[in-house]
Amino acid sequence: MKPARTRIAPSPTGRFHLGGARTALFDYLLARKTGGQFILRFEDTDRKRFVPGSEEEIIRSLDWLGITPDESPVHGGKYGPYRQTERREIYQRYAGILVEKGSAYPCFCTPERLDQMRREQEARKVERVRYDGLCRRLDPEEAARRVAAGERHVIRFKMPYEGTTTAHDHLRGDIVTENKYLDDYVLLKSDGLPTYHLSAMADDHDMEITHVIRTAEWLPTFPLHVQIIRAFGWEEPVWIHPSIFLKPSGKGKMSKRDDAAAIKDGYSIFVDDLQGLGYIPEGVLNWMALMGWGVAEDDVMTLDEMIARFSIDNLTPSPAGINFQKLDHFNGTHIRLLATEDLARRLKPYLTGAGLAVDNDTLLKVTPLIRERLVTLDDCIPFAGFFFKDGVEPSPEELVAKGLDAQQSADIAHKAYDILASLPTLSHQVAEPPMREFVERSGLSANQVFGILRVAVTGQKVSPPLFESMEVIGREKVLERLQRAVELLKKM
RNA sequence: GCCCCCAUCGUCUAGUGGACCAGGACGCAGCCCUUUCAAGGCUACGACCGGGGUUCGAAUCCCCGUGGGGGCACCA
Repeated sequence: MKPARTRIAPSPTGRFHLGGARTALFDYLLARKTGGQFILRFEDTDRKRFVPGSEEEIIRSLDWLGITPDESPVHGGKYGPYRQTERREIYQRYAGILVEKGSAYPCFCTPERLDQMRREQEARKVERVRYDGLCRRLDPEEAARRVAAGERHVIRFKMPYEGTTTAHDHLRGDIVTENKYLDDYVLLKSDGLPTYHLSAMADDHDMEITHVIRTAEWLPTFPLHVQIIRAFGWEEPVWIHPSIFLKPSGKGKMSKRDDAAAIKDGYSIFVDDLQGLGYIPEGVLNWMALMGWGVAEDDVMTLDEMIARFSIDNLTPSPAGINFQKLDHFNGTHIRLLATEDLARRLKPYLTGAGLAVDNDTLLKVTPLIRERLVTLDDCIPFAGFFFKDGVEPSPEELVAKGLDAQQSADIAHKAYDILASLPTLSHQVAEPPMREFVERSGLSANQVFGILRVAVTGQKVSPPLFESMEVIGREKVLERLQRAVELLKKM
């Protein structure tokens, strides 16, 4: 396959969400797969909706995911500028060409007139509300004069009133639309900036984009876009329209309200939130890729594996409901795949962020103990926080073993103390055998005995394996904590 | 209302006319392992939206319903 040039063309009007990220992923995979380029271009022609900071958020999110663009406003490239407001003259020139060719025309109708026109059509219950063609019927020379005189106007595309347009989507085949259901869409606004219809087609052409991957919300104007390209006489890219993401129930588009609910549960549809929630790029990427990309088996993949296996032929056209439980699964899976040093390095900020004093030696020893218990990175706080505290405060109630009372539990703790105190070190190889013997002799269950020790030493009922944990904590502290537990139990 | 798209287990999906009494993954349930919690292993449950065609044969092709989604801006 020839090197593909793909692009993601977000508008900086809000936060960067999963849908945009998945499109970016597919773009990235196709570009890498074919040895081409992945481009980021900002479609910022809607100045009214511009949100400061959103460009930065998009770039930050792509970086974090590890799918950094080859060309963009910040990374540069030979096809720039990559921000549409900086390409204003280009669109005006292209709009002029279309007018000259007779495929577009200036329109002087005011918003008020258009509004009134629509209301009348609605009242008449016309099949399709569309521009009535008032300015389309203007004499071109008169129109040109009015434009030259500086009269406020837009440029509209001259859509044929009859016939059909056939557009081809790689996933869906030919899509045939009757032109009468289309409209004389505005290409250039009265502020001189283009609408998406003009700017995206022009830029994709100028930037030599070979494959346009965009979501299915563009399908209704797909025939328009194809017509614009044909009016210019340009070559069409390969069009790929995956479906949008649905909310977890599979019913309805993912919305801000759903996101508010998701955040409460520790999830978010915004990529920039995911790191803070403990997700790793590998997990997020793997999860996103599988929504809209059909993989028969062996669905755990790193980015490199995805590149190796990716094909636009395996993309699916049906809508996908997002499933955060599956995100958790892939996140945990990829955490377990990480090398110890790598995982430790990623864990550290969460621990220090929780106010814990982390030293690297201890962290390196702790990491293998908690690795398969982590779903998200921030899970390390409840699982391993006690390793980095001077003392623990076990609740007396939790120190009491099931089926025993406080005095019996104190007795067990005391005997355990004596055994451990007699040992030269508390490496788990040294400490575990005598404790097992003790369990045998006591007639109690390992569960009961080790349960008391666990709470005494870690301060919690759930922890990494007991003897490995004691080894990391160290003989001195372990004995100290056991003694303290005996005291607490005796006071009950 | 009109137009467009989609349709396999609850969810993500494999399946491109016979290899399918439909495979995998998540979740769920049970069992094994086990000092807690996990991880891991095994097993179970679980779907071709409905109706017509085409064909010797249809999850796969066509039509009609139904359901779901998207779009109808000087937004993208």
